[in-house]
Amino acid sequence: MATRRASISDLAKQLNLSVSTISRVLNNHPAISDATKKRVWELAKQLNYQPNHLAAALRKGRSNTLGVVVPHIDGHFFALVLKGIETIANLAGFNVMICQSNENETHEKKNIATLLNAQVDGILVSVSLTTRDFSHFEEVRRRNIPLVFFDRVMETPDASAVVLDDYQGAYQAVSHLIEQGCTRIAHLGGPQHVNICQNRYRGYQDALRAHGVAYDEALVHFSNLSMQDGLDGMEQLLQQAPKLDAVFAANDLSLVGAMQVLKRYGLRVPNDVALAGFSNELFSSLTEPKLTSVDQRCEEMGRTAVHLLLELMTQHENEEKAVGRQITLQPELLIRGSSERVPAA
Amino acid sequence: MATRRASISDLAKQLNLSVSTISRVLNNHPAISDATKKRVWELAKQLNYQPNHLAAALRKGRSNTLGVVVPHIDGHFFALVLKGIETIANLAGFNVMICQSNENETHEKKNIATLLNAQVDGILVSVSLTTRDFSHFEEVRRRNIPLVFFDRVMETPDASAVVLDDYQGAYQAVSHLIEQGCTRIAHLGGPQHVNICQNRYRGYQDALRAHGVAYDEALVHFSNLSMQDGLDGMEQLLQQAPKLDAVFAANDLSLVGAMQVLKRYGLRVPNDVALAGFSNELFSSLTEPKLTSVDQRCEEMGRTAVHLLLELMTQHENEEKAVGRQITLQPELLIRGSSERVPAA
DNA sequence: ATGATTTATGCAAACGTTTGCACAGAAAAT
DNA sequence: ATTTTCTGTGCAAACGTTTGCATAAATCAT
Repeated sequence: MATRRASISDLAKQLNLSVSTISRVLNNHPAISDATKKRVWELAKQLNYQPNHLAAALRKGRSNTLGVVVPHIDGHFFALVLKGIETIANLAGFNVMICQSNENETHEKKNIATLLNAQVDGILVSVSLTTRDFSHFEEVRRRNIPLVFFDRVMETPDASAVVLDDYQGAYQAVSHLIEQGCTRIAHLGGPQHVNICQNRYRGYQDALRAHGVAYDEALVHFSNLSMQDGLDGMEQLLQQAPKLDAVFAANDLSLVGAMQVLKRYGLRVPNDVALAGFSNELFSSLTEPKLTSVDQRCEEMGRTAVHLLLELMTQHENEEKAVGRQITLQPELLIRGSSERVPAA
Repeated sequence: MATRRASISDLAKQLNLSVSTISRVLNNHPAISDATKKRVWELAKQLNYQPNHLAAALRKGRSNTLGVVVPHIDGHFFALVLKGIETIANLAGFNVMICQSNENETHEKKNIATLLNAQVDGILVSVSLTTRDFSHFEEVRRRNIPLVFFDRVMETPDASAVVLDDYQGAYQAVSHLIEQGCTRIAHLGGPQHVNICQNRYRGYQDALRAHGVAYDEALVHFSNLSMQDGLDGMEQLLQQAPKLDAVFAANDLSLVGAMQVLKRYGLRVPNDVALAGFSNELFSSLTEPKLTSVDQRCEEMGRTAVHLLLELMTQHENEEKAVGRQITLQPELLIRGSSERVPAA
């Protein structure tokens, strides 16, 4: 019953050929006569031959597998990035192995070790928030395994990475609010030691400045951007600056909280207060009204990251010295009900 | 520079031992003297020896990898299941390879082929909605690779699977609505050729009957459960049965749509119309009020599926004939604002 | 002291490929 | 007719492990 799978040497025996010839046929090696090619393929089909990837991998020193480390697999953003990664990787004939760090440095180190052990041919990483020591990535470099960071990157000039232009996203969102006639625009910002949050804050400031709108400290509130933070933050902003006419939040989740507070105060969205957020979550188009938000091009980020990785891998094959390359994706502002004011008739 | 990784035979040479001895040390084989054990481990550490999984896999015929096929990787449900799968698999020393079928039969067949090629030791599958032909799973069985279905299963007595008790979930939700004093309970149902939707519908019916509440066809509306479907369905239900006092939806997404319609009609949730949904999406607790919903135990489903798979795998090792085993998870009703009526003071 | 058992190690084959090199025969060039 | 160049194929080593069997040394029982 437990009949072993057909191997290359089974084919060889049955056809009175050498294993090397069979191997060459299966790999489309040029120097093989059409006659034998046909014979081999036919028998292969007949015996339902399936190549043993492991053996090939061992011999060639490449596993045809890509490794990915993400902080977590759930949540809209990473799920979509992973989808992009998977799609392109498979298209290029690679399998994908996914690990979660759970935002934990130790876990992340383990993940990297796992992937190295599995002999992946390349690695994609989005760094955990708690990671302070980056020695595990050094080990990857030492082993000469191509690596690409995405979204959450290790800041080194020689590392390759693909990130989103958070600054531009914020700039556009705030500019849009100004174009809607808003002048007292509040900001729900994230922790400023986090790169992306800082960039969004800067984008906010510069957009104001560029349009000659005064910056007012009373209009800014920083937090960790949970929904509760949005609720609390909005309350506080309304105390500090009752006349605000718009809110730009560094994420959509906190904005949902903020919107609930506004409704409770009887303020109408978007006509009294216009709203724009960041990250275009799934729920962002389920609220009433739908939230204007900066889309992070998640899937494209995944696709781009794989493309870059594949590029590094071929460079690496050709022994070219791979210099770090950074790609910055331009976000897309999705204008929806929460900010679109119908011009007064 | 490109210094090859230390192999088992490097260790052997440097210590004047045979490769077999080294191998045995590294695998904690009992019959090795403590002295040599120590010597080997020390050098291993010093040379930063990393075992070559591929070689071991080839020799042992097992890859230490589990394969998963899901309809898609984004979306709350599968993301959480995957998290559960990953967690337990890693704990048990297995890597996980994830494939998406994109709800496409052809793609699913390719996924299975990929996983078989990668020589995974076991497979977890949630079947695509469009799959009609199940021959690819036959191939898995023929190859003697343990397989466990989860959530979306192939209906065969000898297949192992872990599913949610949708019937019970619906029954509980509707019973809860009745306990809140509702008697005209509408149902937004899904396509009845889909197993789970049918079970939810049955649970709805039986809960009514069990509590002596009359079933009324005018209170039932079937669709594909998109948000738009929820909007349209609710409109229609309000026409057909203006006096309804509750809605049980087969998913949360459609319920969000329904709630928006209710608000538009000036009906108050939960006091005029109480709401309960299914699947406990991320956004379900972001609405105003929060949605009562049946939680699907996503992570636990993933964990259970892996446990079952591992069980099958050891049985398989011991040549025991593995008979299909089905596990049914009990859902959990999460009662929130959309259905909890404050008792009239 | 002899044989029986245990303990620790080595030998060598096997897993299923890939690939540099060699080589026979045929075709082409001299 | 001899040499050169192709064309198609085979040989055998290599990738890094694991593992059944053999064996030498040490321990034990008699």
